[in-house]
Amino acid sequence: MAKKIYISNNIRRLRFFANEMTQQELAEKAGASRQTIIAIEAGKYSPSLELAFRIADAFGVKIGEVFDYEVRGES
Amino acid sequence: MAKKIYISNNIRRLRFFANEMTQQELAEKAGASRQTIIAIEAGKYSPSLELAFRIADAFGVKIGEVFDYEVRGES
DNA sequence: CTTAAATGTAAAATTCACTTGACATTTTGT
DNA sequence: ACAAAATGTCAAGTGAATTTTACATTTAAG
Repeated sequence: MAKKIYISNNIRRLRFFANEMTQQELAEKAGASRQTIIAIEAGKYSPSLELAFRIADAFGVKIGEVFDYEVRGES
Repeated sequence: MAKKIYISNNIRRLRFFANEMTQQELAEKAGASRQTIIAIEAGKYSPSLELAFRIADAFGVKIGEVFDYEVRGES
């Protein structure tokens, strides 16, 4: 049984607490395009592990503080 | 300046401590193919964030206990 | 030694993260 | 109201992660 996972993120919140860091700024700090940040923040898709680490690094927090996951459906 | 990241993992160790869990078993628990596990464990590429979470979940640990990252080169 | 299980490697195909570019909408400041 | 900045959306293209299949090598057990 596939054990599907749902990933959510706190990017909006973290940007807010980081002195309202702009998506553009975050994109530059994390080394990604602005569109990528928008899509991830909006939950359209989840990033690669590498980009996830770079985003966490941009905020100076651990990866678990940026992304949460939830397991639904079980064996 | 690009801020490159290097990702490493503890999958071998975790499999060992998890009663020598087989790559096949881990693949099934994490919902991935055996080859994917082999490639990730060997560091050939890093997984998606989703698979990273599923692997951590298979071991019952946090994602940071499976994958480490290191920042090299800086501004 | 022989067999089976576990691990590794390689190639082709598919999916999806990510980029670039361009334009639309919303928000903020003056 | 106007301009500028921030945010959002769409589409096409590239590249990397993942799968499938198939075979080779190593390890463990009888």
